[in-house]
Amino acid sequence: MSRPFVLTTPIYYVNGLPHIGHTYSTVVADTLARYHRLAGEDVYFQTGVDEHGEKVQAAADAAGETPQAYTDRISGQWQATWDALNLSHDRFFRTTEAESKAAVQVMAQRVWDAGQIEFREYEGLYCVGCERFLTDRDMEGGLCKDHEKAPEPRREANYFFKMSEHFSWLAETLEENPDFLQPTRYRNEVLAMIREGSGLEDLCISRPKERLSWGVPLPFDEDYVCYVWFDALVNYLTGCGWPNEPGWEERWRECTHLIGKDILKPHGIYWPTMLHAAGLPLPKGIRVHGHWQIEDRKVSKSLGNLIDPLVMKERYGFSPFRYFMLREMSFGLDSSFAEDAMIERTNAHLANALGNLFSRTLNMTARYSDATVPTPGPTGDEEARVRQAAADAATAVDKHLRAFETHLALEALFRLVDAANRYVDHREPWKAAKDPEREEEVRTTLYTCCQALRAIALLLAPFLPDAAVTMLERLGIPDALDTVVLPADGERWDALLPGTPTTKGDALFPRLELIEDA
RNA sequence: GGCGGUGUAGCUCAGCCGGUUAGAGCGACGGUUUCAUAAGCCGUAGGUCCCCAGUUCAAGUCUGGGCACCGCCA
Repeated sequence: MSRPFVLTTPIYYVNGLPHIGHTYSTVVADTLARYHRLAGEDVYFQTGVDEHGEKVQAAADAAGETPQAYTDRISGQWQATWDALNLSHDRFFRTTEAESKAAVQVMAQRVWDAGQIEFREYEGLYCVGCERFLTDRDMEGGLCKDHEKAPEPRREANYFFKMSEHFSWLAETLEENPDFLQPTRYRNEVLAMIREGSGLEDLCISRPKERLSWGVPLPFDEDYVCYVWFDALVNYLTGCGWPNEPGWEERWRECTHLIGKDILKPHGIYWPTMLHAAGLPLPKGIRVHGHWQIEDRKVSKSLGNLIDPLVMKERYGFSPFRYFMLREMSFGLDSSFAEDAMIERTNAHLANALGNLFSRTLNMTARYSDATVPTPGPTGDEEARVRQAAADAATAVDKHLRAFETHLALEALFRLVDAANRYVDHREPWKAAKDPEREEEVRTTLYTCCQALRAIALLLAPFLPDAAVTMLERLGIPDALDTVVLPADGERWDALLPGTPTTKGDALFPRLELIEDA
């Protein structure tokens, strides 16, 4: 049994459709999952949707649908989007599935049995229009921001998870396991939140059914449903097979959660303390990425500046968008998305550097070697340098991807592309080809270029799977990905055999021009 | 208001424990080549390392203060 690699994306809330933020999370996870598969690991990659709660119920009411019909429709669109983008998740998790609801109830029961849930009555300011209690943030001048009416004091009783009892344990755990929550900045942020208390208390985990029926009933009180995170977070555990499937714990201990910084608190605090209260082990770790700004403004629906991945795909193909996201964002930090920047960068890297290398190599192979991988003659220092560049790229891609640093991995990979371009220029096979006495030298040069392209295609496969497959097909080894083991095979020079037929084909990455909004 | 982060070439960013003339990619500019997607390759461009003060033989790199932006909390 090979080593398990388990990766989850956030469980996206279905009150809207995927935009660049969701797409980024899922694409990074997809890239990691693809890499680890190529490394021969036993990968389980899960994404999914969170379908319960007030907003879904409200949206369904507004649409004149039942919540189930509404979420079937919206969740279907999420699934269809990921399918259209060729993402390779092993499971699309829905919190309305029977398995999920059952698991949530087991979890709630466990925490209840452990004496970690308490029934409490409290008073708050309730807005009838919103059908919920308001926080300071929801009000302005004592009025509900949405309804511009004064909320009324109301008493309600709910179940609370005694989260604060676990804060010192959590702080210790984070201190002792610095790798659990990374990058460090976010670990520090969580520690700060716990340390100063800062309003973090016990967590309300229920809603009375009369007020919210769209949820999972609490097993110990049928008049209440689970609320928000206590329902949603369990998906990660359920996806690993908990509580009934044999082997769930092995998978769980290798599970990494990839999240955006907006949901740091639920994942960095709620979730570990819930698991601890339930007597369950922690997953392997949490990795936090930053946010995309759109032309330096914040992504928000009200600004109408969400980037729809399907629109990007339609305009430019998905590869440039995917490449830009993976290459531009330093993992953990915020980045800015702009269509013109995407075009500029992908033209430089994909069209000019890689696409052109591919094109010139296959063209010369067709012209000077009868469209087959040539038999090389003796090799020298220059060939050795290209081969070393491939080995270096394979090592670097492995190292950086295991740290989730897709931008550094791609940077390293493109150093190989650059090395190959320099190599061709220096060897000048188009000149050598005019001299019959240098025929062997031409064969050696083109052979080296073909091997380099094979290495590039293999290492590119996690990042741009479609392009990699096209490259391998044209290099005459369409099934290469089925047997490869990275990073070791990235530097193999004997897997693409002389005599293998190659195909020139159209531009791998056509140069792009900005398409203005209508 | 509290806590934290960020502020380095036009743009995006590297710069670990303080130490030779501050780096990379992209863009720009010049040169060169023709196998190739008007692509490639070579070279150049000189930015008060946000500001002020301090510690030190020596500070983007440490300390204090200030400014700007961002995040979390209130």
